[in-house]
Amino acid sequence: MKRIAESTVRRLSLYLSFLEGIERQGLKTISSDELARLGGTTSAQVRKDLSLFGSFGKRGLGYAVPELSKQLREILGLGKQWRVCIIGAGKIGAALARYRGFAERGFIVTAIYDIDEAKIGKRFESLTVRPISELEKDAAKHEYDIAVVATPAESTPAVVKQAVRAGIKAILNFAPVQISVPSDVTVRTVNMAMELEGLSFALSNRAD
Amino acid sequence: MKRIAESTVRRLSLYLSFLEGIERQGLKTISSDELARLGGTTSAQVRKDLSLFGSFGKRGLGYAVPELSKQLREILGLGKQWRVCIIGAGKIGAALARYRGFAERGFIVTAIYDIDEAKIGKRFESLTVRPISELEKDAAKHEYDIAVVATPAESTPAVVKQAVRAGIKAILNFAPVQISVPSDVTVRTVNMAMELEGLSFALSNRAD
DNA sequence: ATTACTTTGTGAATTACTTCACAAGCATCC
DNA sequence: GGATGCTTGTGAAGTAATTCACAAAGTAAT
Repeated sequence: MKRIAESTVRRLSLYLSFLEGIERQGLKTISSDELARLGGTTSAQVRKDLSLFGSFGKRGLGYAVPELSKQLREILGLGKQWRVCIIGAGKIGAALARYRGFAERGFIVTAIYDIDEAKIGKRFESLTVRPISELEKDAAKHEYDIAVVATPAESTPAVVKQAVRAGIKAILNFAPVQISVPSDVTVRTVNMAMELEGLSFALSNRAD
Repeated sequence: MKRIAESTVRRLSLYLSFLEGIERQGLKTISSDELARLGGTTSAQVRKDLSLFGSFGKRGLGYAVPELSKQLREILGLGKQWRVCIIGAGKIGAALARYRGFAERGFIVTAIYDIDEAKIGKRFESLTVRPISELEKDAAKHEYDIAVVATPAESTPAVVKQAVRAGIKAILNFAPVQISVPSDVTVRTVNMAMELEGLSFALSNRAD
């Protein structure tokens, strides 16, 4: 299958969230045009995005909501259960350990790690903070799919290296640094400073 | 000046963060090639990004680190102080109210709002939660530049409408929904579910 | 002052992404 | 069952973003 752009995947996520809302309202079908309006895009874009994976619509009618919803979940690999570990038990890590949204979407948080002696043994919900040195050994047993990295800038490169060595193929990065990984590992970075700077840029360059 | 792509702005942010690190290490100059390596891009990309705003380098030498750093801060509109209000005093809103990173970068958090009677009057750091109904009146006095929206999905559209009516031109959206605003308002959305789904997609479609 | 070497800045070429536009399919009505 | 109306799926066209490739400008060494 040919390469799918990240922007496409983001839109698929978005469509799915709309479909779930619409499904709850009990509507049975939806057109590419309505989906486009919800997502701030064009109907052609919606159809092209979906057509990369198959033809799910009926001409003249649109898309059956539960059907398309199911297909998108399938495409996005939801439905599978992914095993997640959190690395870094600071403020963000702790907040994530308490976050309900993971389990709701089939992401099972299995462990939380830190380097800091003082934090090891602390409990967050049902998880006890473990030393990062155990990561690789644990991974051999537990087969983590995703590492959520929430460490300070300095320790991040080393932590990422360990995660990669442990065979983890997807990283959600909250550390305020760029991370480098082999090409078979996927990274998504969430960086407050970068988002704020983007807004600052937009504000500074309005109307010229 | 011509339209700058969001991807370009993201890279500028990234370059700036590298330069700040390099400045601390005391290095005086850097080449587009080194910046590219740090940022996981190409030297041509770096040069093109910068050339959109001027010519900051010296042929044969590279870029003077403090100089380029200063220019990027200028381009990104840092240095100005931006006035920020947080809307939504739930978990995320509360965490953001305590977050030090805003002030460090010149973003002054001035107020936090909520609809919920029970939350109004609560204190986070130096801020007291105010009723959202006061937003517009406050904005007339305080001239907010940025609203950070951290509300549940249902209440978000109404809240965003109020923020727009209050004259706010930039929104950082943590609510798990798409928000629609007039074209002179800039929005950046941070959505955990969407990031996780992106990783799930990548994991599901490896090696084909 | 000439030569050798480095690295920028930028048009041109390429690649990626989006939008257009329309034939084909399906439902409904008369 | 033919005509009408609607909406998909998709090549082709159009934009946008990235990479190539090289002249121009600088440094350093002799």
